Amino acid sequence: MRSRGADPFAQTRYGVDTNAGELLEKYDFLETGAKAESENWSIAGRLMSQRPHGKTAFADLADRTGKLQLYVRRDEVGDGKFADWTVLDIGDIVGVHGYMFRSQKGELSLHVLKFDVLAKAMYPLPDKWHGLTDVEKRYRQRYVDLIVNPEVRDVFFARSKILAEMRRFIDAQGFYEVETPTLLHVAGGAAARPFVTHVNALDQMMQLRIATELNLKRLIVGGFERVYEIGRIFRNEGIDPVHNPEFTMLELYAAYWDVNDMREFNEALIAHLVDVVTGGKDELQIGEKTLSFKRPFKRVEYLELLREHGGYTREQLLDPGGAAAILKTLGLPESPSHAHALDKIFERAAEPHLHEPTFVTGYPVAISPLAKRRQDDPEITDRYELFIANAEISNAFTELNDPDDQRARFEGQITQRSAGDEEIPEPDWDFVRALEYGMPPTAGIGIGVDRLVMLLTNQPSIKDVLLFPLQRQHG
RNA sequence: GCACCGCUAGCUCAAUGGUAGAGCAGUUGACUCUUAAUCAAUUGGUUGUAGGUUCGAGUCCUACGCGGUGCACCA
Repeated sequence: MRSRGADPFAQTRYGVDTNAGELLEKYDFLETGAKAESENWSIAGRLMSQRPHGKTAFADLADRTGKLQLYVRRDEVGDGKFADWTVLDIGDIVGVHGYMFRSQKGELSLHVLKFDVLAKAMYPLPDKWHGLTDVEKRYRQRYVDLIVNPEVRDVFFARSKILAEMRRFIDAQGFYEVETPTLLHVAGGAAARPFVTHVNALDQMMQLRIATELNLKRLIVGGFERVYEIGRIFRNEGIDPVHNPEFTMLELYAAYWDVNDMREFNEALIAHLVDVVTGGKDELQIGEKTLSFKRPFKRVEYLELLREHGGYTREQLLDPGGAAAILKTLGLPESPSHAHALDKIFERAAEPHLHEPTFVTGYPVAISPLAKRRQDDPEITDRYELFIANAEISNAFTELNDPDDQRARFEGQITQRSAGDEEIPEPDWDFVRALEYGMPPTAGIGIGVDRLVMLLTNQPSIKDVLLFPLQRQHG
């Protein structure tokens, strides 16, 4: 094009007054062969295919709302402009102006009277029939994936809508959204290995957060009462279809609620999102199975679940030695801590059975260092996890607000940490001090947003709900 | 980190150890309602990288790189 004396990047704007989706809807009434010549429209998008036909040409234009067929005639745009049109490549960005009609084969199309080249594509697009299927290239060059695979784009549009709907639902109940630091001196609030970095200005090592929990509870102490953060969390661990080193978590805290209030809220939120995503249904298609989200969801006590699947008793499980013995019978490797052992046992024995949405309630204190004990059963906390399709979707509990108990549990963690469990964080003593100023009774919840989006969009891999999933650097 | 599988043209894929190919895209030409447009012609390659075996390697062997899947770890 430049060799013909034209600059394909000269245009700085294009006056678009509609889009493909709107036009298709608006002119659906046109009968085959009918024209709506009195109304002209301008739209812009990417050229997805060309079907030149001598002195006329058909083409497909794609914008964010869909695809519209274009029809260009030499006798209307002029010889020179028609020649310009025929040298356009698939992938070029064009703006077109014309009127709607329905072609003789019955497709609603735009009859182009004028057009402008807005940007040139230097690379050809992947095979129009097979598309881009190379998984690696799809992730590394997501922009190409998004151009060629509309269903991929739809997943991310859906993710955007799900996030917006979550915020709307939460905001409607008077919660404040906040942003707390990603760089922390001590990354706490969860069991995970942190990323470590260095801050030049302070000449200090810092860690990327592994949870937002402790800072959000500081805000509860500070009087926020209802607060949440939807933020990026970093855990320096494996990459697989359900794990990415950085992921998005919703954490939400409500003063004066207990775990039961939170369960109600959680159930309502999930049911609402399913309703929105499915357009009014209460079930989701997950792979080959259909999952019902009719309220109330199933509920089962943690200890009962493990007695049912495996026959393990409370005494065995709550005793570190007993839990270690169970691990052995399951053929699992020795765990560095009681907490770790319980997680492994649960994962192996119970998780495969948790297909329908199920609240598992009453987790042992040993694996719940930040949750409040039950008044009538101090070895068990008022905590639940929600499982859907064998995956943990949320984790919630009545927050521990007794600073002495919190200090004691942190001290216990120091022992576990020195015993070799690298995922146990260093205690955050300022958090204990915050509790000493008085934290109201509070319930909190964490929801893995990526996994929830996977569920709601029926995607089997976390990489398919992350626009730019982490990939190894190419050599 | 371990195991298995994959890597060939821009894309999707072929090729018993014996001259590296097809379709699409690209380029040139024909065509005034096509839609995977059609028809004719045509360009396109360090077969992931580096070694090795062999008269001869896309093919067999070794190492490495990247990806996928599974396992381990984690949510």
